[in-house]
Amino acid sequence: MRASRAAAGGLRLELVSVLTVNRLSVYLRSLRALEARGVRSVSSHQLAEEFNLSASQIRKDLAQFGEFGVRGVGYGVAELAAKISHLLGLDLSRRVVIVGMGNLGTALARYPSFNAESFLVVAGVDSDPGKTGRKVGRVPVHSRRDLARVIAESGATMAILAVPADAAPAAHAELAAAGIRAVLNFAPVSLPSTRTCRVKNLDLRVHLEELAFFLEDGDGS
Amino acid sequence: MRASRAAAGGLRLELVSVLTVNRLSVYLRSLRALEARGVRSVSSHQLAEEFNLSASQIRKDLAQFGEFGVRGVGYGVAELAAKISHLLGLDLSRRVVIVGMGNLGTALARYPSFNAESFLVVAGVDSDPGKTGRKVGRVPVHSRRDLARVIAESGATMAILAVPADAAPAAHAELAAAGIRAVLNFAPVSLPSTRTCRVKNLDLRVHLEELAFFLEDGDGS
DNA sequence: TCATGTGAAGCAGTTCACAGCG
DNA sequence: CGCTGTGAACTGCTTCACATGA
Repeated sequence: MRASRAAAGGLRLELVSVLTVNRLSVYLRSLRALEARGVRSVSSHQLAEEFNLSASQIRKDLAQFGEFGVRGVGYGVAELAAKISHLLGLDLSRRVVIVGMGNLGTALARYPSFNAESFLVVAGVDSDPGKTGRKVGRVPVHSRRDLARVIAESGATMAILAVPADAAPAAHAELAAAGIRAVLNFAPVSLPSTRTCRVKNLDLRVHLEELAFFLEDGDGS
Repeated sequence: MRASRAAAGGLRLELVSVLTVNRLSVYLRSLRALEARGVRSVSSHQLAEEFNLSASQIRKDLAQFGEFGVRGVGYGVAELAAKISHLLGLDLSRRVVIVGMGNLGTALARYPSFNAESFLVVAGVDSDPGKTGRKVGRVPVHSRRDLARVIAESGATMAILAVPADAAPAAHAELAAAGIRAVLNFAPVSLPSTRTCRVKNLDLRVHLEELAFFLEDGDGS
C-alpha cells in the first residue's frame, strides 16, 4: 500500500514552501545521526542546539503535516524520521537518468547518496560516442540519441542534467516530452518548471560566486 | 588598483541578501550570453522575458549598487556585465583547495567553471594514500595531513569540502584555523559560518529530495 | 512541570505603480 | 515617449510568547 502523503491533513503538497521541504531533509539527516547514536527521544530545542537550527522553526515546519510530538517530552527519533522520510517520498524508489556523462555526470553516477534505496541511477547518456557503450560504476552509458528509448525502457521519472549550457534547453524539452517529471539541472541556464515537469536549477558556479561576493578583496589577486 | 566594491555607495556587503547575490550571478550569465550574440543594450523587461526573470526585481537588485541604466533606454550589456563581475569580486583571482578527492572532489577539480580566471583550484588533499602524489587534471593531490602546509604554500583563501559527513567538522575547523575565508561544503552536515570563515552548505541530496517531495507517488515504486 | 503546537508580531523579500529623467 | 529607479503595498517567512495538554 502506498498511502498518499497529502491525505492525512488534506494538505496540498504544491503549496508547501521549498524552504520548508529543504529543512525537512536536514531534519531527517539530523535524526538519522541521533538514531545511529541510540538516542530515542529529542526535543525541538535539543535538535536546534546540536545541528544549528531554530527550535520554533522545527515545530512550525512539522506542524504543517500533523502532530508528531508529545507535549512535555519531545519527538520520538525513529518515528519522526520515518514520518519525514514518508513525507519526502523516500520510502519509494525513483529511477533516475543522467544526461551528460562529463566530469560532473560521471561523479554523480558514482555518488553514493544518489544510489541508495530512494534514488537509483539506472542509465546515463552522452553525445560523445567515445563514452557510450561503457559502464560508469553500475551505470550503463547510452547514446544521447537514444534518450527517449532509454527513459521508456528504464521507467525513469527523474533526470539529472549535466550538459553544457547550450545543450541544456533541447535536452530539457526532450526529457519533458519523454515523460520525465523532475529534473535536477546543473547546467548554467535557468530552465523553467512546467506543470508536468518540475526543474530545480543548481548552478554550482553561482554558489562559488556567492562566497566570492562576501570575501574581502585582499583575499584574491 | 583594486577599488573596494563597497566604497561606491557606502554599502555594507554583509547586509546584501544572499538571494540578491545569487541573482546577480544569473544576471551576469545572461548578459554574457547576450554579449556573445552581439547585443549592445537591453532593458530589464527584455532580460526578464528571455531568461525567466522578473523585470522589477532586476531593477531593485541593481539599484542597491548604483544607477547603471539609462532611463528610456535600458542597460549597456558590456558595462553592466563588467559592473556585476566587479561586484561579485570576479575580477580578482581566488585560489581554491579541495578537501576530499572522491567522486565529487575529482569532478570539481576538472570542472571548467571552477578553473576560469576568477577561481583557480591549486591543490587537493585526500586521506587515502593511494590518491596522493598524483595529479587530477592540473591539480596536484597531497596528503590530508599536509592540509595546513598546502594552504599556506599555495595562498588559497577558499576551499571546497567534499568529504564524508563524519570527516567534515574536523576538516572545517582545520580550514578555518589555516586561514581559509570561505568554504563550499558538499558534505551532508550543516556547518556554521563564523565571522572569519563563511560557509555555504550545499548538500546535493537535499535537492534531489526536494524534487521527490513534489513528485506524485505514482512516479516511484 | 515541560515541551509542543499556534496565533500574533515582526522582518524580509517581491511586486506594484508611478514619479523622474534621458 | 519609454524605461529606470523607488516608495508603498503586499506577500511570505521567521520569531516570539503563551495557551494547551501529556
